Amino acid sequence: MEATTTAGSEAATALPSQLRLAVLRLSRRLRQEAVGQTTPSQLSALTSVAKHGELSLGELAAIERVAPPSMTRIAGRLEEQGLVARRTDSADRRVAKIAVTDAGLDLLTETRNRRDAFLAVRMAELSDDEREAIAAAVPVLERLARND
Amino acid sequence: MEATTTAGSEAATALPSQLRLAVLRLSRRLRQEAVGQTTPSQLSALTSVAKHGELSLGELAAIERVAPPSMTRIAGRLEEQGLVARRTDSADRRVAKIAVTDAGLDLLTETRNRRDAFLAVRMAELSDDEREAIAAAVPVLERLARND
DNA sequence: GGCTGTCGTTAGCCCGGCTAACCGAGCCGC
DNA sequence: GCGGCTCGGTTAGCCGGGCTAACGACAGCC
Repeated sequence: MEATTTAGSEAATALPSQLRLAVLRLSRRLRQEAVGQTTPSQLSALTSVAKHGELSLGELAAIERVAPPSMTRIAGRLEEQGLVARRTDSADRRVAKIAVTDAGLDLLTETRNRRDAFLAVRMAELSDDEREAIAAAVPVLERLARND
Repeated sequence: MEATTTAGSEAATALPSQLRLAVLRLSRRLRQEAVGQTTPSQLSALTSVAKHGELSLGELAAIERVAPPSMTRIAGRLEEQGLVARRTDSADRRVAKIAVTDAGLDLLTETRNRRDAFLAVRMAELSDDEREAIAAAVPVLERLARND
């Protein structure tokens, strides 16, 4: 209703709504494609650890944008599956650091393929223009997801 | 890392992964912005009912891509909040139809603004190009989320 | 050595997916 | 019209994943 935004007035107001719904739906759809017992949240955390190297639980919780207890549980499940190894920091024995294991790396690469299969198939059905639209949007989506 | 995201073949293989992670993160980020007691799933269902008009629970479950029991619960919560009204179909007394109430419509428009505020603010910070990238990608995202 | 702050965990709540099993209404067919 | 199949919806129960509140262990600073 209020068109005080910059460029496209009406489009600019509707766009957030559309984007939110689209992201939510696709996220739910992706969740349904789950394979194995490693859940999306776990995989996301695992990916972050692989990307950043050894991390404390607090750092990981911050990166994943979840509360500490949530990360405690997620990390616990990852450890149960042998995907990460945890050790207590030698300097500060309060902090627990976790790192990806070889098994974790394996699962990461393997799962990346399997898990993206659904999406890859779908995206193969898209036109070049559509695929480019996605490619162009991904960095922006990531920027929107970041807190700052 | 590299910005070689044009229409290359390598980009096509990495893209699904990137998209999946981006969507997941943004989805989680959006969830954190929740206001009030109406949850994302509830809001999504409510939106669908508003869009399609009176729907049976089964139809709504199909649209929202959730199992019937999940929709039963979601619809129940919506009804508790007075956002939808349910009635048993006169022709087939097995089916339960639900429609948006005035209060539901109110909340929908009001919440749309409030809930998208976070996203709207963020998107206002984007460049025109980035905003256009999102606008172009939204329909594709929706298509990806669809089952067929 | 004791206070205070911080990291992580535990306990406990809620939402939202799911499957399995059940109920009730419709729709047969005989 | 009565058995039996089908189908929509619900109930029961499980699990993951968010959260807050409260607590224990450690660090650090007087």
